[in-house]
Amino acid sequence: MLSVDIYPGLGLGSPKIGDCFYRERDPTVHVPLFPSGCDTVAKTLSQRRLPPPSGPADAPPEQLRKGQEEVKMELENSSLWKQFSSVGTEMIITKKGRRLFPGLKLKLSGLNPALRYILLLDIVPVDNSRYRFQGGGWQAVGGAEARLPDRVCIHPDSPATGAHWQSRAISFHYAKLTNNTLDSQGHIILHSLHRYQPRIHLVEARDIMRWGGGQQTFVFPETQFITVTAYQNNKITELKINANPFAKGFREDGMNSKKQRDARQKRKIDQITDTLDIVNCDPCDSTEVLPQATSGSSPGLQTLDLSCLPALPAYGTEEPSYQDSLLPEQSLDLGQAFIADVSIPLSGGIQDAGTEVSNGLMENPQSQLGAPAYPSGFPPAQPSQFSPSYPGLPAPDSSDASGHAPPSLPPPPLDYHTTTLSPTSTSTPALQQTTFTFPTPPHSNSSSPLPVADTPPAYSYACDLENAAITSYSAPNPACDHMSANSLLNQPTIDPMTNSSINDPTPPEYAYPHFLSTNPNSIQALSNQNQLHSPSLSCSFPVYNNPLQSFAFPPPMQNLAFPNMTANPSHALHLPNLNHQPQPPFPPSSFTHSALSHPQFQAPSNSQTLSNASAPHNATSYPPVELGAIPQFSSGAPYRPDIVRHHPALLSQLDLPTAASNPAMYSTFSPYPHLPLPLRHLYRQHQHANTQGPYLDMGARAVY
DNA sequence: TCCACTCTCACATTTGAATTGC
DNA sequence: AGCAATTCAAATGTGAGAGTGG
Repeated sequence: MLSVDIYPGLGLGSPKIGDCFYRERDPTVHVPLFPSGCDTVAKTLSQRRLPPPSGPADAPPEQLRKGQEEVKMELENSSLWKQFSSVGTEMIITKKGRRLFPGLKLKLSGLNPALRYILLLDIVPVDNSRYRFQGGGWQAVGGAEARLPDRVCIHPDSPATGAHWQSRAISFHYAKLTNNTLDSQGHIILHSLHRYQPRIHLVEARDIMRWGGGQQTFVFPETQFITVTAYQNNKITELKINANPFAKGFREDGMNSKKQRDARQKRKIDQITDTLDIVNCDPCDSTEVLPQATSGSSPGLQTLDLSCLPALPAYGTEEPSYQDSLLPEQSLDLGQAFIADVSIPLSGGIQDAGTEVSNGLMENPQSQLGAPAYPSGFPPAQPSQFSPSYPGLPAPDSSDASGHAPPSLPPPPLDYHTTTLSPTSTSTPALQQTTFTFPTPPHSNSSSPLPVADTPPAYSYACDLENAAITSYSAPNPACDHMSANSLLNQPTIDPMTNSSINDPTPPEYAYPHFLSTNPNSIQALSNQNQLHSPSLSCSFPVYNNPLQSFAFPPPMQNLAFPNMTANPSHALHLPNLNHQPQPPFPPSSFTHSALSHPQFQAPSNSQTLSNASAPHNATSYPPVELGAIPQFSSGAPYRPDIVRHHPALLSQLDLPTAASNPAMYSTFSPYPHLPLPLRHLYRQHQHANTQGPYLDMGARAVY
């Protein structure tokens, strides 16, 4: 939300619908792709505070093409990723957070060395399915869990100059994945057994100060993975052990290899047996320490007294003494500043991945690196409400309006030829609630003083968003309000670079081992794309009645401050992505702004409906979400102070009467007293873990 | 109650940065 | 100041056991 204002170009969302801006060849020029209606916020901002965007209002595709050709991003360890992907990459997620392995190592080129850029990572669901490892392969077995608010991980070097980014490999190795929905560490929260796609976003840093900045999103399809809490596929385990230095001990020659472990265990058992033997002779006294001759048949031994024995450890367990030596877990330093939570409405938060990839695939032959096609260990991405045009997705079959796809879809291709960039210029303020995260980089050698040297010691961005936002919401472009998703779906996706269709139904030959398309939800999701009704494609923005929002930026990382986020109950929060509405594929390059759907801003409404009330609901597994459906938004739901701290826009929602909730969303949160705002702040100071059960388990730095 | 599936936690090991001592 | 040794935190996969739902 705020970030939409701060990061006007941070669409992170669909380049299809959401591309409101794109990069011009001249990086100093920011040209709104869809200048009028959808970007009323931008326009207002520009008028009020920010420099007006320069350049033509309706730049021809030629310019877009040129602009997009500038920046390139390569996945440096693409081959490793492909190895994993060919088996079916699994990523461990833990409560405390687990790093991505392989990590995302990127190489950027084509940046303006003098300009500053922000690099972000987010991870979005590929489809709407939950998976299970059965029969040696991954099967879609049901519908996905309710999508969690996105968290965006900002590279700690950000903002840094183009020269900085280009001078070294960029790594997001510090980014961690967690399944802890209450995570306070700023890790990226994912559901287990779901399939995800990392994305990298490049934003011009100075665009924080002005609307219309360029943003490009890069997706590498080989980095898709399925989250697990324990590895399912032995091949993946082997690959990880062999590739990850930290797992070196588990290699064949390692001290933690199976052989060694078995040997250790055997030794332990032997030791226990020996101990027992000794104890059988002298249970209480060490004959070594206290050698004494005792009466009895066994010299130096006393009568067996089992009560003197420590509890016999179970097979394979450690001695109690070892347990005692364990240190208590470190408490979390909640005061860390590395989490900068910005509630970002990201529309079409994930819908763009496929098109981007497709774009890159189809239009960038030189990016194919000559790599042969190889099979992915994944089942094909199920048609997703999130990513209807994700690579590998079968093109929406308009003929199948019944909502039932064949149970065994031929595995769509996932062409890893597109190992490189698929730059897309996106600026759509997406409506997926997103959190920005500044993870603590562990001595990142990329966190050099370089960005510091040519950047101020601290970045502070401020803009007057109050009236701007209101104005922009109150004056949507009617022409932008609604658009038939179906019409979009029925349009061939046009490669903006070539004006050729990138929805070429002829997929490269690809083998998808072990895939059984059995997920009715996926099928449903597929069918949803073909619904005749036309869900509104939202471009709405939340509004805060805050006169000033400051944004303190790293280096290396700072908190984002959101003072004076006074509630303005009159502005409903629109989070269409929480509806998981399918979004149409990337529109043709000739797609005009006027065709964009842009829901009207809903003035004060009791319904607090997150979705565009006027938008027809598609028959997905994600019904429209009302504020009350999400505990964070619900007055009856737990008050999460940090939500407020970091997502001040929610304040207003918290104080509003709660609409009927949708238990499907975040149903795990327990109720929380509805406190008046001031009390909430007080409560935030003193709330204590364990007082609210698992909800406050993490000591309270909720970051949604 | 049983069972299958999933998750959590403690564990042993490795790595690498930070600290200490010379 | 520079180097080597040590310390310590963080990372890894493993496997037992707990939790959950049918």
